[in-house]
Order: sequence, then C-alpha cells, then structure tokens
Amino acid sequence: MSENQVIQSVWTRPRRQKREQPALSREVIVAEAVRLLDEEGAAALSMRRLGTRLNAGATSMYSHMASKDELIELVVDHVYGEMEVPGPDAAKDWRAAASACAHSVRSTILRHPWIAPMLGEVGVSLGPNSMRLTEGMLAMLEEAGFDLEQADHVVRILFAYVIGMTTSEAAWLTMLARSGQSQEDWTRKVWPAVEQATRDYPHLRRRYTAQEGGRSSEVLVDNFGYGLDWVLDGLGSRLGQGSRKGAEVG
Amino acid sequence: MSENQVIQSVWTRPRRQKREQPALSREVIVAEAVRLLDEEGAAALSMRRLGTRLNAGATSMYSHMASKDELIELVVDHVYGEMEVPGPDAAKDWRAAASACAHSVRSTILRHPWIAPMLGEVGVSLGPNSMRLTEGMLAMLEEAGFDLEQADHVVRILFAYVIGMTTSEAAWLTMLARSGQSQEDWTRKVWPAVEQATRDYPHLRRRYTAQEGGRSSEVLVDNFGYGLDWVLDGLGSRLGQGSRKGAEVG
DNA sequence: GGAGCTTGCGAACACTGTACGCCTCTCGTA
DNA sequence: TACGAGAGGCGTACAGTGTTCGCAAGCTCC
Repeated sequence: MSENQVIQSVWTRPRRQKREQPALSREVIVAEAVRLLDEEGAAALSMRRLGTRLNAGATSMYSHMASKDELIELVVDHVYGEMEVPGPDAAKDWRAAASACAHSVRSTILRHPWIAPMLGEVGVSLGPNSMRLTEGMLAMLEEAGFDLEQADHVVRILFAYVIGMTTSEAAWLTMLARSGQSQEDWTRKVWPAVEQATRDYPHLRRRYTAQEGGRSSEVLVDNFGYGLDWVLDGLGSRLGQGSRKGAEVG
Repeated sequence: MSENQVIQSVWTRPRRQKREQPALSREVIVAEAVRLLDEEGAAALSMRRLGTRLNAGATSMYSHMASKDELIELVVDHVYGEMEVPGPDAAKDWRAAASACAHSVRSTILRHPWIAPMLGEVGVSLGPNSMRLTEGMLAMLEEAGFDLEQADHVVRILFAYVIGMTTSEAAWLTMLARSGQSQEDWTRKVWPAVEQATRDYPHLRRRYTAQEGGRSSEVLVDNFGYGLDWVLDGLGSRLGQGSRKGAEVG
C-alpha cells in the first residue's frame, strides 16, 4: 500500500484486540451517529468517520444494519424517541396535550436541525418511536371524542403544520451553523443583497425591513404558537360534529 | 495515461469542437438537471451524469455556478417558477386565490417529488421565483385587508401546512418509484410487516386496516383539501380582528 | 496583431458507500 | 474436551463522487 508502512513480522505485530467491550450494537452506533450529527452536521456523517469515532473499522457497522439509508432510518426513529407522547389521561384536556406534543416535536427538531431534510426523505416509517408517537396522539384524540377518521386527519394536519413550520426554522439554524457566524453578523452581511434582491418586491421588502436584525427566538416561538392555536381552533370546531367530513363547515 | 490509449499526432487528433451552439448556460443546465431528476430521481443527479447529458465535460458547469449546492438552489427556484402566483385581482376572493395557490404548490411538488427534501435543505432563498410567489401572496392578502404582520403569518402558516402535508405524500411517491412496483403490489408485500409492527398499537392498526389497499389519489386530495379548508377557516376568522383593519371585509 | 477574459475540459485528489473474503472469538453439541 | 458453525469485525478494493487546477480555444477590445 503506502510506502511509509512499517514492516512488521508476526512477532512485532500487535495481537488482535481482545473482545472485551460489549462490542458494537445498533444502539451505540445510532447514539454515536446522533452525537456526530449534532456536533458536525449532516454532511459530516460518513461510515468511515462514524467507525473511527466508535474505535471500529469503516465497515463494521454493516453487521448491524444493511446500509447507510437504514442507519438514517434508525437515527430518525431515535430522535422520534425524544418527542413527548401524550400520556394516558391527556384526553381530559386534549387541546393542552396536543399543544404540548406539538411544542415537543418542534423543540426536538430544533435540537437536531439536521433531521428536517431527513424527515422528508424517510417519510412514514414503521420505527417503534414514530409509531408510539402517532399511536399516542390517535388514542388521546379518540378518547377525547373524535372518531378514527377525524383523529387521523387531525394528526396528519397537525404534524404537517409542525414539521413544515419547524423545517424552515431548522434550515435557518443549519445555515447559520454552517456559516459559523452570529445571527447579527450574518444579517448585516447579507442585508445589501436582500435589499437589492427585493427591489421589485415591495411587500417582501417591507416584511424584511420590519424584521431587520433577524427574528429573536421569542418571536419565533410566538409565530409558531400563533399558527398552532389557529390549527387547534380548527380542530376544536370539528370536535363533536360527527364524521361527515368538514365539507359543510364554513 | 492508461495503456490502451491510442497515440495521436496533431494531424490525426480531431480538432476541438467549434463553438457553434449557444454553448452552455445556466438555463439549459438547470433545465436538464430538472429533467434528469424527474426521470431518475435525486440520487442519480451527479455532475458527471449531468455533464454527459449536456454533451459536456464533468466540470463544465462550474463556469456557470460555484458548486452542486448552488445548482440545487437554482433547480429549486426553477421549480418554484412552476407554481401559480395569485393574479392582480385575486384579492376579490382571497379564499379562492389562496386555495388555488396552495393546490398549485402541492401539484408542483407532486410533479417533482424529489424536491421535497431539498426544500428542507435550502430553506428561505432569494431566488426570483420563490420571491415572486411570496410577494404575490403577500400583496394579495394585504389588498384583501390583512395588515403586513398578519399576512406574513398567514403565508408562513399556509406554506408550512402545504409543504408539510405534500412532503409526506411525495415521500410515499418517491419510495414507490424507487421500488418500481405498483401501489397494490407494494401494499400487499409490506402488509404482513405492518400487521406485525402494529401489534402493540391498536389505534394505528385500525387506521392502517381502514386504509388497506392504499389511499387513492382522490382520497389524498380530499385529505389535503380538508386540512386546507381548516387552515383557511382560521385565516378567515382572523381577518378583521387582531390589528384593527379590514373589519368589514370578507 | 496581440492582451485579456471567458468558457470548456481532461487529469488528479481526497473522499464516499459498500461487496468480498479472511480472521477471530463464542457457543452449542457431541 | 473437541469441534463445527456462526457471527462480529475489519483490510482491501472498486466504482463513483464533488471539486481544484492548469491548459487550450475562442471572443472582444485596444
């Protein structure tokens, strides 16, 4: 191979490492992958780097999963596991429970912003944690009085809103992290470009100038909660009026 | 370099191709990239393959854009260009206009399902088509009586819903395309796994069995429209209250 | 005619996911 | 206690990736 390899005989070559540790397992691999993603972002996740961090070879993970895509599915479900599932008596105040769940999904995604694009790639999965979450919501809503079809709609719509909204927040965080600058620095630097780009778009320009200096995290959570209330209002107005869709509601 | 290279002299070597065509340009590169993505999916997009399809070298695109990431930004904005922007007199019936725009966004994404994860990676961009779309919506809503802040919220919430909802539809389409099977085949094949996986999740199981055989496209569009109505209801009920203005509109 | 700029491209580099085969260790059974 | 089977781990290799670099060709303007 490379010319600077040290020549070793059978006697000098170190013996293969004894199998003292619990070795590798899905759990430790996935946990380390999440840590790597948190620290260095999605682009930095390669099988080789992951192997190195695990004191393992580049292909040692393939005994525990079939491919990198599978690893990503496992990682996604691992993160699903951090989201708060409505408890058994949550149906007493379904609005609060749904809101808490939505906020939990949001903050989990923001804690791991790299996951946003992965959610779009993986789609619906059969992972245990993702199922636990959906199951918990469905159970809670049915107990609160929705029928199955309604509850199904509610869950879809709520998650679509939460994930859609949070994805754009996460994209912003990711790009800030990649640029390595503070929000203020970045805004100041890009501002001329924005000013020029919005020349022909007066409404957009007013929107951006109104938010000059970026949006604080309080504003962002207010934004999120505003839309969430709105979605939950829609949810509430459907409760109790049977399962014949919302067609005649106005 | 390689040993089977044919030795050529100045005389036998073909002359460099004359520059007869309009050569390469951002537009043709991006258009070809979209075509490639439509035909073969996101994983098949590589600079080399794209170059080949353009009868160009592997690195010939780098005169027109700085990186593959930039190409993707351009591609995303190109697709934004296919979405329907509310016209000048759309404010007369803002509900219909917003609904039409939402449906247009949805069907554009479903026409190019590979774009869903990219939307999560790119985030808010300064591309002209994405700006035209947002500007059109903001203008329409302001003319309909919302103030700037309200309109901003509305646009965010509506797009979050539409993109979130459509992303999961797109993920389903993408995976079907990858597997190369019909929806029925796929459902039949995966059904046992679903049955086993949902063993401990009775609500989920009931949901899946209720949809056995998959969900037809009519059901999907109904689903989408149902949530859309709901979001637009919330929109309507806010119109007029909040930051005073437009109380008598609607 | 020639300088300078832009476009195109072949080669090379560092890196990717993963198939394959070999080695080692563990464990169940004889 | 011996042995065979299986599983986990890993070095190597292969095909492919994005991108840099330097060179060649053509265009434009002095």
